Amino acid sequence: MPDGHLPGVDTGTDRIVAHVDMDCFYAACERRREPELRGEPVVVGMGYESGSSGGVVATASYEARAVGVESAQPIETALDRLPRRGGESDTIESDADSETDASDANIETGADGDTDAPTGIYRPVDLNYYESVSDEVMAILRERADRVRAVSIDEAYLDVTDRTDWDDVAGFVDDLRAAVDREVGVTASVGVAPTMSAAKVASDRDKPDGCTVVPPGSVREFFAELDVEAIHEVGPTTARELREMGIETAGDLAGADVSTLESRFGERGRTIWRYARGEDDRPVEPMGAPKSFSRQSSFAASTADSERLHDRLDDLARAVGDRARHRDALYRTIGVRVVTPPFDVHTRERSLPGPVADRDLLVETVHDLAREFEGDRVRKVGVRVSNLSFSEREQTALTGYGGGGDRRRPPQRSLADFRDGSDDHL
DNA sequence: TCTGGGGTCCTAGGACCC
DNA sequence: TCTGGGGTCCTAGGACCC
Repeated sequence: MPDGHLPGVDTGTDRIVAHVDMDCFYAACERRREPELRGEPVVVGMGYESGSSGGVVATASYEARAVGVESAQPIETALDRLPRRGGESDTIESDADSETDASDANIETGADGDTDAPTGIYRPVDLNYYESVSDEVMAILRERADRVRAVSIDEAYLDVTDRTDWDDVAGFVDDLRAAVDREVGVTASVGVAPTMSAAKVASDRDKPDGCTVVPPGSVREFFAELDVEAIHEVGPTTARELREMGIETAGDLAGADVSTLESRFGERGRTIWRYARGEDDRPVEPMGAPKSFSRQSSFAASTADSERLHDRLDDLARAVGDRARHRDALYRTIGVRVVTPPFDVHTRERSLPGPVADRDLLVETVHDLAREFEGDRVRKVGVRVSNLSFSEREQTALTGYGGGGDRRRPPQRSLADFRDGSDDHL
C-alpha cells in the first residue's frame, strides 16, 4: 500500500506531475523529415494546399512567429508578413545563409540574399505523419512514467512520483527531454508541479526546449502574478467577466470569494478558484474511449445553395460513418451543426432507439436534420455522432450478460485506437 | 482575429415517469 | 382537479482545450 492517502483529502502535494509539451510540434515534424528546414521560418497550414493562400496557420516555427505569424491566423495574412520562399511553389532554394540556430538571425540579415525581408517555408498539415512521430514520443514517455495521459498529439501529463523526487526531478526531466530529442528528433518543454493544472502552466514558462519546476508549497506564489487567463479552464469569456469583477491575476482569483465565483460561473467557479490556489487532486489517468466523432468543414464563401449544403453534408456524414466503423463504434445520437453568418452556431440532434452503425441511416438523418436550414446562408457545416458504444463488451452489458463478460473482455484497446485521428482524415 | 477542425464538459428547460 | 418532489433522458447552446 504505497498509495495510502485518502482521495480528495490531500491536494496533491505528495505527487510529482510533469506536463510535456512538444515545441511547435507540426513544424518540428516537418523539420525532422526535411532537415534543411532547420533554422528556417516554417509555417504549417491547415486547409492549406501547396502554393495556395487558403487555410489557417496550424503551427508556426519561432522564426515565423518573430515576424508576426501566429497560430489560427489566415494563411493569407501570414503570407503578407512572411512571403513564401521561391514565389508560388513550395520548393526550398539552397540558401547561402545556413543558419541552424533558432534565432532571429535570418530575420535580421534576410534569408533571401537579395532582399531584407525574410521568406518562409509553407507546408500543409500531414497528420498521419505527425501521429507516427507522436507515437514514438509517447512510447518514450511511457517508459519513464508510471501513468501517462496523452491529452493531444503533442501534449501529455506524466505521474513520476515513484520515479524520482523533488531534489532530482530537474535532472530526471533533462534526461527525458534529451531522450526525446535524441531518439525522435523533436524537442519538448516540460513543467513539473504537484498538480496537473500547475504543471500545465509551468510547461509554458520556459519554451522552447526548457523545464520549469514548481515545488510543493510554491504553487500559489508561482501563480500569483499571472494573468487569470493563464489558469486552466479560464478562456477569453471567463477572463473578461473576471476582469469586470476586478479579478485580474491568478493571485486575485485565489483570494476571491468562492461563493461569488460559484454563483457567477457555477461549478467551474469553484474549480478555477481551486486551480488558482494550487489545489487540484485530479489523478493522472489515461484518456478513456472517445465520446463522439465529428467532421466539419467551411465553405470558401457562405452559400444559400441547398444542393451544395446537402452535398457537403453527404461527404461529412460518410466520413464520420467510416471513422465510426474503423473504430468499431456504434452510435445512438446523430447531429448536425450549421453555422450561419455572422457566426451563429445551430445544432440539431436526434437520438435513435438503440445504437447502430448504419451509414445509410446516418446520411438520411443528417439530411433530415439539416432540412430546416435550406435556403439559409451557411458558412460551415458539421456532422457528429455521439452516445457511442464500443464492441461486444457494451452489448453484452446491454443484454444482461454483464456478469463475467466484463472481465473476459476488458477495455484492452491500444491507446492508438483511442487517440484522436489515428486513421482517416481528408 | 471577422473565425479552421476535432474534441470534452456543463447548464438549463422540457418531457415523462413514479 | 390541483398539486409535490425526485429522477432520468433528451435537446440546444455555450465555454474551453489543443
